[in-house]
Amino acid sequence: MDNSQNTEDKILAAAREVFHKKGLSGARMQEIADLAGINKSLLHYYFRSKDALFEKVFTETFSQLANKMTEIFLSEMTLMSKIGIFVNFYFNFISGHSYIVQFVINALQDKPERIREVILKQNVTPEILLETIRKQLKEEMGLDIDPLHIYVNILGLVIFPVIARPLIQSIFAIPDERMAVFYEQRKKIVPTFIENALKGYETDRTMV
Amino acid sequence: MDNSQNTEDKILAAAREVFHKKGLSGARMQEIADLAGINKSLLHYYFRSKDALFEKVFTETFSQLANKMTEIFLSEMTLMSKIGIFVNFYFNFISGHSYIVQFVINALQDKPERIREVILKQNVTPEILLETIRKQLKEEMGLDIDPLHIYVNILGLVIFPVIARPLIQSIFAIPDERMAVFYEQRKKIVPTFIENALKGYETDRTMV
DNA sequence: GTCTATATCGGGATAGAC
DNA sequence: GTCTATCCCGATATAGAC
Repeated sequence: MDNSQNTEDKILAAAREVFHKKGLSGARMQEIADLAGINKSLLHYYFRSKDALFEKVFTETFSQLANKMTEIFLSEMTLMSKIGIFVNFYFNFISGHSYIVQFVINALQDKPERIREVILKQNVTPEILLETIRKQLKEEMGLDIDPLHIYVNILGLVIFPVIARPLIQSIFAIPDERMAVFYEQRKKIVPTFIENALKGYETDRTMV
Repeated sequence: MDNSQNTEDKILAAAREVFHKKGLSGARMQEIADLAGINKSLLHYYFRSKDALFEKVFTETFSQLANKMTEIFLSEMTLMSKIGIFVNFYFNFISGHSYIVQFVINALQDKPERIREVILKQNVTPEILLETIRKQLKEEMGLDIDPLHIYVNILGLVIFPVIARPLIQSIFAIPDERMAVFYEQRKKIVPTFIENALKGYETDRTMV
């Protein structure tokens, strides 16, 4: 840990790492203190309790993730460009932060109320996001489709392979090197898959 | 808890429920004992330790899930029929067991070796599964596509919306009733989405 | 602000009576 | 096989010196 940082930041950096990997109940205050290179009791001096520290980390992480997920879709581009950039960006981002999506999902599974406090003071505007996608589906591709389903499809195609990595890798006995290739391939495959699917609606119109 | 069951089964049923929801570190032996309606020390009498009990539950659950995932794809049907049935079946199954996929993913994230012991003595045959899908893609749709990507796509479109339910529901402020509708819709939307995507490859052939 | 020492408690595990 | 009582450690949290 860098000594130039102040103690509070060192604690937060360490707490992030440990909580992201092990969750609330799996994390140990001692481990966080060791990783931060400080004394255990300082954790309480700065953040009062384990729970308080966890909520701090969760809020931070969720905001970061939510912003990353929306900013691309709110920019000025065609929908297909957005999808291409999002998928690409996301696989890159995730490879350096492989635990954080699952961390957020688990934290919310454990206690859904956590999101309430965060969502309000956030520049996450879900309605605008969906409305933007709906408009682009209509104007650029002539499709009247529920944008939520499309958005969830995109997320599923990107996020699932990342959080299920150990599952996929063990079941199909894929070595690390081939797994890296697999993710690299998905940067092209996923946008193509989505584009094909959406184009399919244009010819065959039997949709919700 | 039903008193007609023997103690071992009562414990296993309770352990399943608690571990599925809270994971290894989040679960309490006392909670399992209470739910089973028996004394805490009996847990150790029957299963020696918390870890041993957890591994037992994990093995059981993983096998069940793996079998459910493969049996449909190894049956005798067209690929598109399989996909339709799989998606339908899966959303139904999951609604009654909403925690188990995430339980498995978390357990493997936490300790990937867990799978080794299980996978061997299993009638899960991943190579055969992929080979079957590859053959059907080729013969029924004329596609030379890596079947792993397609399989992962299917799983992602089905599993992600289920495990990310609290995330999706809170972000987009979706009430429970509308969420039930959302899953109901996906039974049709997902197979259509996949079919469209695959058909897209037939005309535009620029694939890995 | 940072440390050492300690309080306190919860939870996994075991001993032993019945 | 099932229970009560208890051990014992690990982990959160606090007191208090520096």
